[in-house]
Amino acid sequence: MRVATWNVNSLKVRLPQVLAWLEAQQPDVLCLQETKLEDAKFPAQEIRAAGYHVLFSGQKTYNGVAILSKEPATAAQSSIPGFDDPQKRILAATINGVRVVCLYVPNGQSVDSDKYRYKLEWLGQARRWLTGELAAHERLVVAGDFNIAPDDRDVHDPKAWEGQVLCSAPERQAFQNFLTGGLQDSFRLFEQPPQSFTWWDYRMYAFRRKMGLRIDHVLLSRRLAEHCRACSIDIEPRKNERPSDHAPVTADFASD
DNA sequence: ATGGCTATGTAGCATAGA
Repeated sequence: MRVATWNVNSLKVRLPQVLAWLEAQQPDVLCLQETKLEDAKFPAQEIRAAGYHVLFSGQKTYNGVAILSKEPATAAQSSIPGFDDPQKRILAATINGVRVVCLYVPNGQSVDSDKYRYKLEWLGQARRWLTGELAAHERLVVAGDFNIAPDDRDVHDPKAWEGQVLCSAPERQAFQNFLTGGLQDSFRLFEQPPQSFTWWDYRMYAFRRKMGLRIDHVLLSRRLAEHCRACSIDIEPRKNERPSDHAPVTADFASD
């Protein structure tokens, strides 16, 4: 089973690129973030025509998540129980016996902002919820834009980013809490090229200068990590005209 | 170099992303 995640930064703009990528890569599941579309405007027909089932939870202008899958999805859930959050950042469903959680973690803006405090609160709520999901589902994937670079290997210039949002110690601790809670970072199960990133700023030719961060992740429960065959970042879509600033990440594992 | 670029909502800029 191949499960991918991609922050598309507007599905309206990126739909042709998403359809082309699905056609070329044929993932079993694709988790999308930052669709930026109300549900009434979600391009479900176009995605179904491409051979995928689709679930979505969106809002006007900001946020919005979706799960595309070759097989039908059941037991869909679009919020963290017990956490009243008007922002559409969560979608979970069961596909082929695998519980798939699509996350769009708040950006946090800067470490001294209210948005940063919201980010840490959100991460704590997600961790509490996922602890229960792990107990209920031996086969669990948590894929999405975490907006956290887990350590200095995931940062083009660790000195410049030290203590900044996406790299601060409390955020990295929150990421580690997911791992100690029973999830594994599929990307780090394998030898990877240095300077592997999933996001590059649109400005200052950051992509061509390889000035990026690895902030999009596919985490696996122990059962799935044991059967994981590969995890890779596809930087090709970042070379497109009008690209998303994020690249897709795909994990491949045996799900039985 | 505290800028740079992209997208949305909405009609000239404000907000947000990371």
